[in-house]
Amino acid sequence: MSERSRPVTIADVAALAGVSRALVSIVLRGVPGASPANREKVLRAAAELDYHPDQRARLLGAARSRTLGVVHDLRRAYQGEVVEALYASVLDGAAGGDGWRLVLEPTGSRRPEAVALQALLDQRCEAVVLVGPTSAKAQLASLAARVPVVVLTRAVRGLDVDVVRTDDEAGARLATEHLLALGHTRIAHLHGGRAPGAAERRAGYGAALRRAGLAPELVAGGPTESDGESAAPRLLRPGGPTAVLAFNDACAVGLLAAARAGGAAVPRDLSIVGFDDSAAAALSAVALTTVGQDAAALAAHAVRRAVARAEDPRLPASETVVPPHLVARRTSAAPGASAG
Amino acid sequence: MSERSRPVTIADVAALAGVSRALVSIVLRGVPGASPANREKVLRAAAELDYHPDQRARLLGAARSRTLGVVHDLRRAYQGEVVEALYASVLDGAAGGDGWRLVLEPTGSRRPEAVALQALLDQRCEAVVLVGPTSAKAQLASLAARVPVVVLTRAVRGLDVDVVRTDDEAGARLATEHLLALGHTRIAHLHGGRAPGAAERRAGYGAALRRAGLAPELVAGGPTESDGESAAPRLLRPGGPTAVLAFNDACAVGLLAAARAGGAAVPRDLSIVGFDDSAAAALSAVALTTVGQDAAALAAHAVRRAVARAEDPRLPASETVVPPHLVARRTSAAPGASAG
DNA sequence: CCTCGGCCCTAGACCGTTCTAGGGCTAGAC
DNA sequence: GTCTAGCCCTAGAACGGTCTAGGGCCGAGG
Repeated sequence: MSERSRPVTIADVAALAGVSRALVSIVLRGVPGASPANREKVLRAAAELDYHPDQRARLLGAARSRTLGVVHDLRRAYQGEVVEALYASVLDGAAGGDGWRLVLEPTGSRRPEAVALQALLDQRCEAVVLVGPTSAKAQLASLAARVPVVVLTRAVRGLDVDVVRTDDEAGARLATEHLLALGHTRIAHLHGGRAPGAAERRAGYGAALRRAGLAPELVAGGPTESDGESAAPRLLRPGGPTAVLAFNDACAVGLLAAARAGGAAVPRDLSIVGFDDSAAAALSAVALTTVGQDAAALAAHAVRRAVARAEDPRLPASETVVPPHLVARRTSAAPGASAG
Repeated sequence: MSERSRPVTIADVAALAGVSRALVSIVLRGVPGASPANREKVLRAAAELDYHPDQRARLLGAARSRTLGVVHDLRRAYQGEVVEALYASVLDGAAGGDGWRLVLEPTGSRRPEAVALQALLDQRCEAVVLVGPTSAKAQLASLAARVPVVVLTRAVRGLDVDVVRTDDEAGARLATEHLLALGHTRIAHLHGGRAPGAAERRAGYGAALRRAGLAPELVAGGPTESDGESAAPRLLRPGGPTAVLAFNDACAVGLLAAARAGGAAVPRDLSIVGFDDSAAAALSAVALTTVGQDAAALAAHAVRRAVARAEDPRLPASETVVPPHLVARRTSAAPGASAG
């Protein structure tokens, strides 16, 4: 490979354009203070040299970094979707995120959240967005004392931290009403125990059933596929429910697999509704009716809050709740019917 | 929220420890040149102030950044796994990546690869790792002229670019031999057309069948679920194949859904094998037999090559091929048998 | 006793930007 | 004709680190 040449600096551009470095900076940042003639000369010189400012120096010199730190878990595909939506929010500036950079610090099996958070602080982010954080409250609190924090898709109470999350209660109500509308009268909820959001989903399910004058049937499940699988015998009994709202998609998929393995037809013998609209739910071999979170809205609100509190740190923390929507696929139908 | 205080700088630590800034730098970087007594004093002062060096300044001042840029697609869950493995490689230093940082620049629907690449260059990375890049050859070539490039999970020929990829041919051979060992004699390949890796997989399939003295049956498929679904009628005909090797998991899942919808039992009437061992394949409701890529090995080789070529740019580019492995689940069995 | 080499340590340059303070010029107001 | 306001532009400091060059000190060798 040929010797790679020294990167072009602002001084090179200034020399070629015959102006000072400061003026180049003014022109390239697009701020007022340069004559049209010089603006033209600088832009031409920058283009000719293929100049791209060194981000390290730019951020060091600037008073503000306009950088949003993002922490997400590489193992959770849905968080990838949310992060993608964060980029979209910053790019189109709809949430006031115009001109802001995003810096990703992922977590994973070998990289705990604390490491990612410190890495963000070391980059002097002006605010951080945590997607589904798992840190203890005390850690979040100490982070919040240093930088504005927005927590996404997790309810956190009693901390000086912004929260943007899906309305789990409304989602569970929506799903339950969908099953009621299909004509089900025996609807069970395979609930998530103490998992985040589980209490809200139980409440939404209960409220919908109460309003319909029906008795709730709660069955202990959990957030994983095997939770769904192991609950199958308790649901697939004669005279059992004709429809189940599972805590989440993974749990629903586990139940679905166990039902099929046990010879039950879905949705004819049992309608199953999940929660999250994960990638798994959309697979043609699964086609799970589920409750979808609005990743774009979540991301837009997160960016809006993060930017707002970076601009004005005295702003109080707030909680934003985003309504979810039902995604009807092929695991729900009228009782006894074979198609949804 | 209370006023956030000015971040601690190296000068604060130096003042508290009663030494120069340079000595603090020496101690905290762990290089020789400080007496044990001063070392102790500096460490104590840094701990007391909770000092963490500003990465922007550190990278700007240092001669080398020891930073590896990573580009990946947020929408592809498997790439997340690979990136996680990259972090593991850098953390345990097994691949010579000790002391190297990783910087993520994701791509997505609103963020094309070119943007991510430029962002990495702007941070003056010493080398970049591209996970499944989609850029045109010319773009990769111009990138490779500026910085050492390692391409992961894609075959790229004729460029000064390192390639680390799974041995697709061996994987397809492995899968085909698995079906042969189960007793199948009519094995079709739902191939991927011109998709990356498709040619190699066809070759491996063909080689295994030839060695067994059987005739190959190639059916046109593709990389998506709907490719698999639409191919179903051509495969589920009377006297058709008893087993199918699909181009990838998505294609296999599509075929699986269509087969079930058409009343065929998998694996009794048709064994299906995928490729990639994606998250979808592992779902209990899918349980797809498939060919798994070794993300840890891919990542380790990528880091090793990236670091090596960053250290010595004259090193020629090379291609590393990592052997895959078969993951037997429940979509493959002997012809006519109902369990794998 | 003087010199030399090695170890510690520091002053100050440097990295590539942004930003502040101020200078020169022109035009309009008085 | 001066004063002033405003626009352009630049020199140089600043950001917070790293790195280079060199100074002080101490012990060993001549």
